[in-house]
Amino acid sequence: MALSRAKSKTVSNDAQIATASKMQSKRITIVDVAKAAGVGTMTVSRALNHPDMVSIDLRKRILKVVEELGFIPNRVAGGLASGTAKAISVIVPTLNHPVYVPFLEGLYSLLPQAGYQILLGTNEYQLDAEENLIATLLGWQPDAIVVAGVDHSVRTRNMLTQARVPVVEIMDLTEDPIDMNIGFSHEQVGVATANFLADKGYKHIAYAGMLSQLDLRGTKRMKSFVATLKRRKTAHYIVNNDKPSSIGVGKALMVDLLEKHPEVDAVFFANDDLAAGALFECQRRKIRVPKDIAIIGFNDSEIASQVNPGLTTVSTPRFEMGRLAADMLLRRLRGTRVDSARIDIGFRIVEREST
Amino acid sequence: MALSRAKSKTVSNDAQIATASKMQSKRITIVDVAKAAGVGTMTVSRALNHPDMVSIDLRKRILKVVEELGFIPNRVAGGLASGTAKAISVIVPTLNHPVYVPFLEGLYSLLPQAGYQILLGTNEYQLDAEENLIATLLGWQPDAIVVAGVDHSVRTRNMLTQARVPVVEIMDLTEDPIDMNIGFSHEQVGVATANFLADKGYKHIAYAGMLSQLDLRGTKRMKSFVATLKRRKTAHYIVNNDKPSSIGVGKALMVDLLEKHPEVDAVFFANDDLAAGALFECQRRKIRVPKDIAIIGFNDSEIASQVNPGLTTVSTPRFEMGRLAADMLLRRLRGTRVDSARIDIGFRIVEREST
DNA sequence: TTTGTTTATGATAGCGTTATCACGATACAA
DNA sequence: TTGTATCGTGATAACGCTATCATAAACAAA
Repeated sequence: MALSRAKSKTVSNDAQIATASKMQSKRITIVDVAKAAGVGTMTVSRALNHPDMVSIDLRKRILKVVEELGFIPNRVAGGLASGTAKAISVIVPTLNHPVYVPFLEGLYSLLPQAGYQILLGTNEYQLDAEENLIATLLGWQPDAIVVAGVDHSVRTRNMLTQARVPVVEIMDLTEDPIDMNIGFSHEQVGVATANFLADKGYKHIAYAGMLSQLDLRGTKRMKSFVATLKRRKTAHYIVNNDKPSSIGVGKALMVDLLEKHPEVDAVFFANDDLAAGALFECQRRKIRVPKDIAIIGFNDSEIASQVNPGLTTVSTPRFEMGRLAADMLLRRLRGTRVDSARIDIGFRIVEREST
Repeated sequence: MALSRAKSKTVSNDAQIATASKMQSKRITIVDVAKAAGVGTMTVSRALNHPDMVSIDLRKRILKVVEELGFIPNRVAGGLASGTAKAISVIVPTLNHPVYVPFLEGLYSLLPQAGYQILLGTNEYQLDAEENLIATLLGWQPDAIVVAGVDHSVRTRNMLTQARVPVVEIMDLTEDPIDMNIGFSHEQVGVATANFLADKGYKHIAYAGMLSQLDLRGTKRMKSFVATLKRRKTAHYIVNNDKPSSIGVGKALMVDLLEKHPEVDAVFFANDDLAAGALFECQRRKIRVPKDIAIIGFNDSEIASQVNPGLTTVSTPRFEMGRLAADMLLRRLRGTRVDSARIDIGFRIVEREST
């Protein structure tokens, strides 16, 4: 660094157009392009970013030089100068859970082609880690922020508010969004699934999943699920396992449940992987699903539709959530006023053979 | 933008320390912190980035002010000034395939805590899209680049070489890496699986997956798989489906295979999702696995170990690949010479009940 | 004591872009 | 014809930070 600076000072004063290609150590900048094309840097910048502001023939000449020199604009410098880095920060709990991937795909389906780089961070379910993460991500001066969940620490909320950029909270719904909010009500899911199972005549109904901070939204579902069953005076149970969700943990939950509450006749799992693991365990034990035990999952992941019997589950539009979030942001960033700041994207119980 | 600049020119000449907190519209910069702490900007910068270069009490005072003002350093400006943005560009084919997620987790397990932001891009299997993607990603002046696969267009390869930053190619092995290379030989996988099945006595062996550009590495496995069977004079078949890999596609492949080649007695699938889908289809049709048909998958995803019967598969250390890539890069970026530029991380056939 | 050596801090000059303003050239209206 | 608007282009000054060098202070050695 020191070297290159000193060098550029003493060696290349001006009229060093030809030299640029020889001394490969120096990065090609907009100045090199401008010199080679015999124009000012602003014209190059315009040719690249606002093509219609430059006359056609000049534009062509510049683009040719850009191509020849292999010039790649430095976005970091551009970001500093323009005050917009063309980046969007995204925070999800983890990549280790299949739920967030379709959501990210939704974002990736629109944002990059609109010129925005996604800066992805995972908080691994630690709300305190989220603060540092957000600080880091804000340091990149993003044009917008997308964050999974609506429950944040006070500091996090403050940072997000003071960042003065559009914020979208997704995956959950709140009365009091920071800015924009796209999701569905996990409380309503709990009510709906409880009623669904109770209406079918099941009498001993369990919730199985991870509780506590590790699955804030699952816990919300569990609470309203249990509350609804209580109201309907139906026997209810809870089994919990705080390991990262997986098919294997689903199996463990089922083993646990059968041991503690052999009378159970229906289970609502926190997600489809858990439900599938439980189903596989039932198959191993020759427990018939749904005759002996009914199983309902959550998310409508692919696995739910493919196992035998197919898993009844709650369909949640994750890809669409991502896409919608991206779409809202892009409109907002283009200056269009976005009408609805809070969108309930809903959910749907998909009934298959497991209930 | 125009506004804020004009304002800062006319309104705040100097000695405006108190004003900063009042006019909330202005972002807090290192200058504000320096003024408030009564030091120079360099000292603030040092207190934040090289704490041991600043005396203890001064450091404390500065950090207190930073905290009070809620100052978040602008990484874009810092990146421009220092020439290192503290970012690492990563290119994977897609997020839609479970293989790449553990690899990303491996990267995320080391890079962010070392202060590097991951810039993730997906090329959706289009090698021509990769060129633009790389150009975009290089524009961020990353400190390193990680790219899945070893087969690139000439232009891509040139850009990668000329970027003059460490490059790691992963997921595959090549004799001629751009820089560093971590992976395993897909050709060897094909040979090993073919021998494995033939040694077990299967006589009619198929490969099922997507071919062509869409699964370059799968195609490599297929080729050596078929070549090995040919050498051993074993009957072999290929079925192909170029839709994005999923459990459902596995089912379709199985349907297709049974129709075209009912005599088949063993199948090597391009990945475990496909294999699981095929297994489910067999269950539906009451075809016994492995008695009627043996199935072997690829990747050792969780689903392989959890279905009944458990799927024989090829274990590939994806998380480790990511972690190792991150580790190599970090060492290289710290200036340590990295000895081996090409690491064969190997694979392992995991035998379960499906063969 | 004087001199040399470290250590802590600050002033300054960029880093590579882009927003802004100014300017000359052309087109159009009066 | 003269004046006014429009268009295309370039000079310049930021953007917010950090590398570098200079300087002051503290310390060690002579």
